[in-house]
Amino acid sequence: MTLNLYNTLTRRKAVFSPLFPDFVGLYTCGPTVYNFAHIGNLRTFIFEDVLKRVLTYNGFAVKHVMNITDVGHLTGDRDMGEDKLEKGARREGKSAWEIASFYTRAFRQDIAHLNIIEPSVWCRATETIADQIALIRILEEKGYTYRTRDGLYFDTARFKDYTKLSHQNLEALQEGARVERNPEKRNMTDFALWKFSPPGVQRQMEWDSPWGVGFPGWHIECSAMSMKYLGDHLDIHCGGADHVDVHHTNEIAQSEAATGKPFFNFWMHGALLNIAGGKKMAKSDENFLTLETTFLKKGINPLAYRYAAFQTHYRKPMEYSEESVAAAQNGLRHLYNQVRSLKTAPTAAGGGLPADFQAKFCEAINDDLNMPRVMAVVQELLKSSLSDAEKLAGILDFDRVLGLGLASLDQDDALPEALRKLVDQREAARAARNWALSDQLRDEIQAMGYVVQDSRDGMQVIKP
RNA sequence: GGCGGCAUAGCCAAGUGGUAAGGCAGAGGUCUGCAAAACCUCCAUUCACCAGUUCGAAUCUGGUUGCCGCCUCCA
Repeated sequence: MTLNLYNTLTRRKAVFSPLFPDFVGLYTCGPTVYNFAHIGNLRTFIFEDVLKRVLTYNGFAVKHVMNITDVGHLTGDRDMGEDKLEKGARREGKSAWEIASFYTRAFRQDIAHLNIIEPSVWCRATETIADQIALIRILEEKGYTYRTRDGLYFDTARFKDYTKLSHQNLEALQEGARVERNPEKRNMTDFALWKFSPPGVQRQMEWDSPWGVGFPGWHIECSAMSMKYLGDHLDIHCGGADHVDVHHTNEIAQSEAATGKPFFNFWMHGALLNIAGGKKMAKSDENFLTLETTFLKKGINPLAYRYAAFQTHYRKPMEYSEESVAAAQNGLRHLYNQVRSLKTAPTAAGGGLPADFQAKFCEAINDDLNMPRVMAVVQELLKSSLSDAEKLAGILDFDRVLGLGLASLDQDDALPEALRKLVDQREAARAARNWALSDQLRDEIQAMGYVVQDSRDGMQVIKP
């Protein structure tokens, strides 16, 4: 079975084969930690998690590197404006370093809530400054750089395939249509490799360099870190679709200029999340919804968001609304109930994997991670005439990719002591056909946040 | 202005030449002391619109309309 993935470089699906047999080097652009991640950001991380799980399911060993951008992103014009970390620090009255560490922790909690597997390597931009400087020196020696009053820039005119990822028509781009121009740049697409600290300003985050005190441009970190941990020529690089035209285009330019080798073979991009009304969610637009405000605070299982993300293919914009959350929440609860009853079925043990459904499942995941189709296969499996044992074996196997926590779905064995007592009392009341008492106990149990489900095989108490 | 993408039932959405997956919501039913859960059945003669190609089109071509993204930071 071959794995087909869509490659932004070629704009088509192609059979994926790694540079080394059975091993995949995966680099995914991580968060900029000056604020919480919003659920649009998290959609991309869910997509990347699915990719990693699918690679693993296909038998590849995956080395996954994710960066934490804790310096260097500017608020204004490309390479002009204010550093977001420093701005966030002023907003919250903390140091830039405190801001970075606080939001890094918050991000790791978010991905844990979404059952996203942590990368093999986390790396911080601020911990790899020396590597970034070394890479810039190579570019300087090879003559790709020039100096302006505010920094050291990469001359994109000297890199021949600059638009190979974005496929843009450079003549037609309109610099200054929306923002102020930087008159010292030779080409409008040129970007900063190193920015000088503004004269007379002591930044919280600044380093010495061969060109002067300052901080790295925001593209160089990904090149330096991916090469440091994965080598010069790598397999898959992922990120959000909004990175195609600028960030990833510049990464390719500077990396390939430095090494003379192709950078990554596959570039994959997750489409953005739109909030109802069709607008994208943007961190800089203060309109963002976080996992905390949208799910956790309302008592909604955050995995409902993971489930929701599976309803839309990763390359299509996803519509987000209260209604779609409710749909996902109901869908997930339904799935959990089905899996619970499979687990408690007397015939649940010892089932083999249903080969035909597994084949359909593989076909769907290996067709460019077609999760909507995977979810249809799941439903077909549950509705099929297979035995409970086979259904359970199948769905638990699929959950290696789904990551919806189906294996750890337990019934009432972990109930608090007080609850256990109520449940036993209610069982006794029902046996005595004392319906009034039984119903009253059911209300008390529900008040504790649990749901009682009577069935022929006995009562089940679950936490919804 | 340039480049790119999208338009499928009340909502979300798969499907890229062979006659519309799946989920949510909704309707009816089975089971049950009741409820919940589960299960069964039903729910687009039709894929934004108009032409064209084809034996055959949601799927290909041309045009129209609408929406979105990138060209500022952004997942």
